[in-house]
Amino acid sequence: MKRNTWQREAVREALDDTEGFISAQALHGALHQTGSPIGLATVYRALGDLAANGEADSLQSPDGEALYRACSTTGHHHHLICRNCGLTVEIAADEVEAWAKRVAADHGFTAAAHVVDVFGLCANCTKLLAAGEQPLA
Amino acid sequence: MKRNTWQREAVREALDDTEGFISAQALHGALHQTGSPIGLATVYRALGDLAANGEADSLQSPDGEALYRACSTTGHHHHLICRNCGLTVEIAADEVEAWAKRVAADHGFTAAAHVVDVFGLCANCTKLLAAGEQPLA
DNA sequence: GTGATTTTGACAACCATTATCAATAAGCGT
DNA sequence: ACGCTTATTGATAATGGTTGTCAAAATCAC
Repeated sequence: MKRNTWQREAVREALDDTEGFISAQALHGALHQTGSPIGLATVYRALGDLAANGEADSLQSPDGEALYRACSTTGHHHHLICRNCGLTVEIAADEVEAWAKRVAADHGFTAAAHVVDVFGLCANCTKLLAAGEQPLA
Repeated sequence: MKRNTWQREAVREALDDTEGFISAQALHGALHQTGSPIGLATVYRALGDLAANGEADSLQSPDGEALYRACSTTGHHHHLICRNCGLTVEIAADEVEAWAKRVAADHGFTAAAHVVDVFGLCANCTKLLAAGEQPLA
C-alpha cells in the first residue's frame, strides 16, 4: 500500500517550486535550508517514485548527475541551463521540434521524443569566471 | 607537448573495432582480453582525449555510465536512437547547432554545449510493435 | 645517448546513488 | 480513539563509475 508522508509531499512541492532541472542533492540541500530535516535517501526515493509515476522528468547532465524537473502539464519546452549556478531558462523550440520530427521521419522512426537541452555559462557566471578560468566545452 | 604512445593508439583502435557504444570499463576489459596490460586510468584518459578531440562521441547512459563511440564523421553531430532495439543513427544537425548557439547567445550564455538526442522507434520496431503495443513517451 | 617532461598505472580519493535495517509512523480494522 | 500491521524513513555503509595522486617508466628533442 502507498502511504502519504509529509516528506513525499515536501519533495513534490520543492520540485514544483523549482524552475527547470535540479539534482537530487541540490533538492535535498534546498529542503534542508528551509528547515526540513528530510533525509537524503528519502529525497532520492521520492524523486525516483515521481519519475516512475510520470510526475517528474529526469535526464542525465553531462557530468553524469541525474537531474529532475517537475513534469509541467503546460506543454513541451526545453531548457538553457547554467552549469555553474544552475540558472535555468525555459526556451521555446518550435524550430527544433520540427527538425526532430523531420529527422525521425526521414529515417523511418516513429513515436519520436527528444532530449534537447543546452548547457552553458550564464552572463553572470561568465563574468565571474572570466578572471582566469577556462571552461572546457 | 603531446606524445604518441601505444596505449592511446590501442584505445583508438579498440574503439574503432567496436560496433556502437561501449563504456570505458568495458573497453578496458576488452583490451585486457587481447592481452594488453593497459591501465584503467589510461583508458579513461585516452577516451576523454578522443572525445575532446572530436574523434569519439560520448553520451550518458540512463544508468549514468559514460558511453563512447568512434566517430565516423569527425565533426559534431547527434544521434537518433531506437528505444526498443538500440539502433543508433548519426545525424548531422547544423540547423540545431545554429539554433543552440543563437538561443545561448540571446540569453547571454557562453561556452554553450548541448544535449540533443532523438529517441524513437525505428521502422522495424514500429512494425513489430504495431501489433497492439503502446510506447510510453 | 642524454635529459627534460609527459605519460603511465596501481591505488586512493571522490561523488552520486543504492542498499541495509532498526526505529518510526501511516492507515486499516476494530 | 487504539492498537496492529507494515510501508517508510533516515543514518550509515556499501557500491560503482570516474578522477586525482605520484613515483616509475617511456617519449621526444637535441
